[in-house]
Amino acid sequence: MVKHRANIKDVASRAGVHPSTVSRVLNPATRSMVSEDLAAEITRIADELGYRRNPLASGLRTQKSYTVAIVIPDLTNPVFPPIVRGVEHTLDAHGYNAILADSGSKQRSEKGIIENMKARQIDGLILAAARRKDLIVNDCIEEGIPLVLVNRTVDTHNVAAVINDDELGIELALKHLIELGHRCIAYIGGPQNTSTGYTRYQTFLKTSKKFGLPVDRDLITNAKAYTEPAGEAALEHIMRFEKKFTAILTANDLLALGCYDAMHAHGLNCPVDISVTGFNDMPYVDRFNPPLTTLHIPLDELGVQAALLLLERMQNPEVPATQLRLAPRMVIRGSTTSPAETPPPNK
Amino acid sequence: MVKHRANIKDVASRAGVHPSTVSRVLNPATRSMVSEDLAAEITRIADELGYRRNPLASGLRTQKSYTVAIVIPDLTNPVFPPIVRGVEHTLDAHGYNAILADSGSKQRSEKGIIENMKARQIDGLILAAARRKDLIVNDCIEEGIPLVLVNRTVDTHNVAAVINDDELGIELALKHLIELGHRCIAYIGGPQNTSTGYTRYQTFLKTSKKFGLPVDRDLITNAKAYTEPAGEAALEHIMRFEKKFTAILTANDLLALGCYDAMHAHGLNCPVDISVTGFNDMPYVDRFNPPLTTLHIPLDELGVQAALLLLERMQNPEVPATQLRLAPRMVIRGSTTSPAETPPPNK
DNA sequence: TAATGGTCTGCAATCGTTTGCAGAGAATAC
DNA sequence: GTATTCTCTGCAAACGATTGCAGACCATTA
Repeated sequence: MVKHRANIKDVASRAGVHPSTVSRVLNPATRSMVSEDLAAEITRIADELGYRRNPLASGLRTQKSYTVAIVIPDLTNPVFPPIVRGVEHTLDAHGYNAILADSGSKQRSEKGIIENMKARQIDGLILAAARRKDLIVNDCIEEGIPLVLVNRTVDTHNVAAVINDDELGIELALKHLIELGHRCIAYIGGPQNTSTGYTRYQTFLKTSKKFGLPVDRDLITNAKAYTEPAGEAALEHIMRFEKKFTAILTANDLLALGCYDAMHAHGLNCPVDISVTGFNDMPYVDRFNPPLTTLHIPLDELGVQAALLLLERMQNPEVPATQLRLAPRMVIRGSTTSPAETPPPNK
Repeated sequence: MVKHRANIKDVASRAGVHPSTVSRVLNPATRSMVSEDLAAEITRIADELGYRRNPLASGLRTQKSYTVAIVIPDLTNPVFPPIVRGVEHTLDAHGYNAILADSGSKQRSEKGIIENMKARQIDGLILAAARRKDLIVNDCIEEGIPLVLVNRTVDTHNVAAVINDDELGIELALKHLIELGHRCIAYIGGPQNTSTGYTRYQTFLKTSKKFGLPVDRDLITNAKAYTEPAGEAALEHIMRFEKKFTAILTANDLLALGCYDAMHAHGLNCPVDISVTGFNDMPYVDRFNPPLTTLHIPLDELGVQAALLLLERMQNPEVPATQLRLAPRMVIRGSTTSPAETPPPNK
């Protein structure tokens, strides 16, 4: 006594018409081909039977799955959940489902992901952590899979993306530190194969000059990854030069956390000995010790906009790719203060 | 010049056999029906052409989609990402994809989620935040959709679940506080319509008695939700009775965080004035101020086991549902210490 | 009245797999 | 030598939807 889920044939026979007529009625694009009252009648019957289109069958025929993939390197990085949530909600509201693909920690190559996408007739892709030259991106373009980058972008400029205004962010952070009275500011950036790592680094150099700050290469380094250990290692590296500095501008909250670790290991206090700024304002950095001064990025909104952009591109793959840039906002907390009178920060 | 993705017919004609033969070879269960060398030859050709089975077509025929849904209430709650990641990796390794359904914050009813599942031929469901009497659970059982609960379970005992050993957890926490010398211990629990909220509460009462502690109802309350504001409100509530207590045992890290807030508002120091324990050991609680003493739950492992259990149940829906219970581990950090000599904790 | 055009609906092929059934051929039994 | 069994492969019908084409019907025009 299995309750058979109503299919298009059931609806058709109940309405005394051919399945194709039902199909046309239920598809907004072809609904006008069927006469008004018959269409109404069919809709009624479909409702009555609780008919839902079978996406597998439909997808098989039309090469569409109403499914998009969202690729992230590591869900446990607190930056991503808000983005994913924004994406998922928006897609859901438009009848799409999101399948999650964790690229980073899994062995399967990017090629494997793309293969899976194609096999599953994925309609589009949201990529949350592209590198500046990313294979997935090329693959997608070659295969004609609609693609939107979020959070990071790539060097080539013909791909849609929703990103943060990194230049504004670095400028805000630097200005904040300068206003507090800092002059010797170290910089810990991110991997140079990411757009954020690259742009933030370049902007730090440029803006330092603009503000007339001394630029000491020994106080500037780029971490190998956006992780706490990498941040810790980076600060250890800088400290080895025994140069004076009173603040560190980091390109990422996790790097800032790593700085906390290194400072702790050296018996230094933040912010008394050294001020630290982060980037991203990931959840709970306000609860850290000390609460992190950082740049707030509207992560949810990033996700929402990326989803909207993707929906648009899936409708209309031909329109030129647009890049959307959202403005960050400085959030001042306990990790920054004016430099101490007695300046030697290295012990 | 569209590069046509190789399908089963291409492989068949290249091998000079019928598509059905190819299908049999490529399906482990039927592979033995085909002679050894022909099978080998076909496999070779399939590889050569880069053939991948089309899951839509396959699913249409077999009523399987190789897709499971994972339903969580809020991805930004740090407890869930590790679970989701564990699930996703495990499923992926077995050829399944995970679609994400955020149940909590979205308007769509649970009924709507189930509808979507059925329409999409979802093979199974992992539910990360069931309430003790949950509609989705009943729906799934009625519809015969394989289901595994993770993190929380339901009152009826015939449903598969992977959960934490809450009784052990509460006992460990209580023992820890007692060993530090605490005798007057407040309890802030979770919503009673969740299995964790209910079990932890009951266990706290039972274990207090067992250890010969005085049980003062004024020091015991259950928060309305597992959130910081709810935790803060709960502690405010308890403080209104102006009873003496030197420690708070909470049923959740976020509740513990809420306690930090309330204590801060009252000028109380943790752990000097009051010790606090959490539950879950969510990411980054070790960075809080003070670092939270809490119960570590292997969240990743919870996800992995849930996925494995689901895979098993999808293979074999008839086997009786098993409940897997993972042991938590006490992680002692900075939020607990021995009670002060001068005990008045309320100011 | 016949021809033309327009509107609507049905027919049947198709998407890529899977699988019950049948048949071909070889091997074994009598 | 025929009957029986066994092993292997092909045939064709599904799964549930979509869509180009054709044809039925009605209305309009010459």
